[in-house]
Amino acid sequence: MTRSVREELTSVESDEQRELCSPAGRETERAGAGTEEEEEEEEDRLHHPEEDEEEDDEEDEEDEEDGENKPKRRGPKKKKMTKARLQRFKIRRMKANARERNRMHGLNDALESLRKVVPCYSKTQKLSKIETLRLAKNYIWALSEILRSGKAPDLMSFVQALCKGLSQPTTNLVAGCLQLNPRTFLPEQTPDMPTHLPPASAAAYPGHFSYQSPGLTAGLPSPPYGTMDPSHIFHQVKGQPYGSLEPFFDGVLVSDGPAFDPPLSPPLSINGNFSSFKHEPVAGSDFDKSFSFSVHYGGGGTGGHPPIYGSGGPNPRCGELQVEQLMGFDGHSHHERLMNAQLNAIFHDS
DNA sequence: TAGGCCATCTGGTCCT
DNA sequence: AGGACCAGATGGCCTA
Repeated sequence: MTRSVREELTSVESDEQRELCSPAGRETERAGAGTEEEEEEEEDRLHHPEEDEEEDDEEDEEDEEDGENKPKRRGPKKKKMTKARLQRFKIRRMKANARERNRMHGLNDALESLRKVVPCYSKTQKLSKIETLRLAKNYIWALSEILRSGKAPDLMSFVQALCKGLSQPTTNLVAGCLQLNPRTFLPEQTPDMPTHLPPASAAAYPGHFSYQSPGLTAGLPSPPYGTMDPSHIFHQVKGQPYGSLEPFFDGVLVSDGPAFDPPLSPPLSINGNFSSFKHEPVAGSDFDKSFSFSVHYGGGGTGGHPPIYGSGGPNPRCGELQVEQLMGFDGHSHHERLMNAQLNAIFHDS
């Protein structure tokens, strides 16, 4: 767009911006404005039917004159903005703007539904777009890895997988949402703590993980997107297994390259709200440090809908997926429910 | 006040 | 030609 056109449009744009202040009234206002403009344009054409042609002729003459003195301009001729053309342009632009707005709203709606199916959904403290996408990617990968291996990962591994590449605030949020309560979680972990937690992180308990990003320590801008080393949350000792997510951490911790490009399986809508619960300890079993899936919709770990399963106690039904309870929930397909059931079966059969 | 996040506008490109 | 998609620019809002 030429500068002159932009300047001419400025006044119109500011009017448009004012109209757009109320999202609800956007479409109607826009439609109304468009109609008015079209009428105006039509009127203009009726009153000056020859205007466009005249202007074009003038322009051609100008071009010829220019051609004598200056090198010919390449590309399409720049046509003068007659009043009618300007009006048409404005209408086209406004239509395009409205379409673009709608498109972005659709995109945001989709992102919002994604927020609701990853851990840590909260209406009050929304994850940013980028964090939502990163968390979703990690979540999908972690769950698919569980399905692939058929083994329950230890909680640490799972949280690490979820938090990979997330900023510190989001990492804290995820940890909090996963209900990592040290009082119920750490006692079982105590013997392992020295190998899992660096002193700083151990001191940071209870509450949230204290994650110092490599980017921050290096004086780089926060957040440390894509550069997080999980060992900043939990110290990984060589040879220490990561449970079923071990392949994930093999890639993350050993490889120097961008190792996180796992194959993706169909997304699961289950929210992995990992409430640590007392389980009959089985020597050598992954379940020593295991957890139950509690399914929550919309409310997340920070409130809202109560989890279907209690978060603790040797409740015989704890961790058992009550599929019938899910049936009434709209927005989640039969396939997803099957996956949920599968997932829980894995956790209780392994 | 700087930086992060977001919504919107805009022009370019590709596709139908 | 018109719509979808994309990326850059811009300005507003919020928070540390």
